[in-house]
Amino acid sequence: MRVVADPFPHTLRSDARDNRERILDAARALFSADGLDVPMREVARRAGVGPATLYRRFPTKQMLVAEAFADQLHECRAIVDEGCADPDPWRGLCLVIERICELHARDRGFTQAFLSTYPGVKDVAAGREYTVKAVAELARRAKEAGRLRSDFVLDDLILVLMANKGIHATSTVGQVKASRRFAGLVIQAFEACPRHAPLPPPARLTSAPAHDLSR
Amino acid sequence: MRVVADPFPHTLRSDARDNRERILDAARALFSADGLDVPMREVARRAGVGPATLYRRFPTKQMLVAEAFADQLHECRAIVDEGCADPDPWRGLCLVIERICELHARDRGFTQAFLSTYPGVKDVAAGREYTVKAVAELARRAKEAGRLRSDFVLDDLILVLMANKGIHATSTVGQVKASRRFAGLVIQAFEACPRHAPLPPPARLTSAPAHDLSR
DNA sequence: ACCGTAACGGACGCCCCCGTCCGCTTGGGT
DNA sequence: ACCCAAGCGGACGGGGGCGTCCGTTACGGT
Repeated sequence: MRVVADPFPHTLRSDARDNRERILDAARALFSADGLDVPMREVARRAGVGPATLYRRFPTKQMLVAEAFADQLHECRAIVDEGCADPDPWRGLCLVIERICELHARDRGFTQAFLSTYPGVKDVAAGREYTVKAVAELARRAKEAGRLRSDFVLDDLILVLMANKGIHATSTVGQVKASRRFAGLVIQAFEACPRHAPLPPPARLTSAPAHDLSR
Repeated sequence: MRVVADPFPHTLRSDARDNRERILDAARALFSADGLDVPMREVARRAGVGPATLYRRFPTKQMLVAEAFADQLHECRAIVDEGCADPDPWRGLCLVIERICELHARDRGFTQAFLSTYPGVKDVAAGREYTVKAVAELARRAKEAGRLRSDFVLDDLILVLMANKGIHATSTVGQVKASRRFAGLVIQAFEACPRHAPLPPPARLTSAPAHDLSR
């Protein structure tokens, strides 16, 4: 098995480049709708190519996943950047939570990829690192402004992401609606409020053996 | 394939009854730890019986699941009953949320069974019905007492349960800690508070007729 | 102690997924 | 127009889960 993804898509023959795109389109569609557990062959079928072609271009599922979710990863960064740019850090944080939840609600596969530390998908891992770091800073500012409860920890955000992943509806629109409601609830739980009793102790989730948080 | 579960375990021969118990023990252990996706053969292996014996006693996975989770279902009812018996409906509701979340955190398989409407597992379905109805009444009283926010909907509880299912940690203790933290957050989001902004619209998650809490 | 039968479990055939090989097709440079 | 290598996809062997059949074992009533 080749272990390095084809680094030069532009040197491919025209038909090969076409197929590569069709494969990525199929992968995006299937991963988004059904999650990452879709068989490779299903992707190939949908793309209208043979299994060998798929494996030639993307020797491992991880490579296909990484490539397929480049867009979402970019969008993810954009959301975080936008949130960080907001002069009101609390409003920025709320926006990030809402948008990220919606992003994950729309795209089942991305959630799995984002949370799973799919071994070897360094792009996704790096994207998550970036996101986490940026949000940490945002949270710090929101706390300083007195809008975010002081006993909030970053792991709570992971908690929320994982929880959001657990929400399933029959349709995408239902899913988004549910996620939106959920995000609304969570945000109000995060908001500093004198009436709030202290929370149970925070849970450590990030130090996990990094293999699979997704299932 | 036989379609009816052996209704007379007490008429079984002694060795068969033993095996039946060993199968159920194995199923409980595996389902709790790893969820319902454990292969039937794995259960058989763990129970120290052949696959045929397992299938003879439990022709379908649903039957095995239903039987294996009878305990948890009972505990579930007990929790709900205890919550309903509390003179303070809000405290009762909090207790139910906390305990149910913990129950589900300890037992992965039960969560799946409880939420999945595993086709044909009528016992579990009935248990869920009972739970939902009882909690609905509890929520109505908590709202009346002014402690539960007025825009709370029963589907929010399903939402929370599904969300709780999404939370995963590497160890059972970590899992329970995380769920506890999560339940704490959720409860504070549910509590009536003048500072709270209205939530996004509720999401319809159950196909069942909407139990009307509005009154 | 004996024997009929309930109960057992190894082995089978089926299906689906995986990753690879190899003979055929086709793009694109000359 | 020709050619050949890049590219293709059908087909293969391996592995694992599924549900069932049937020859063997051992319970328990007499």
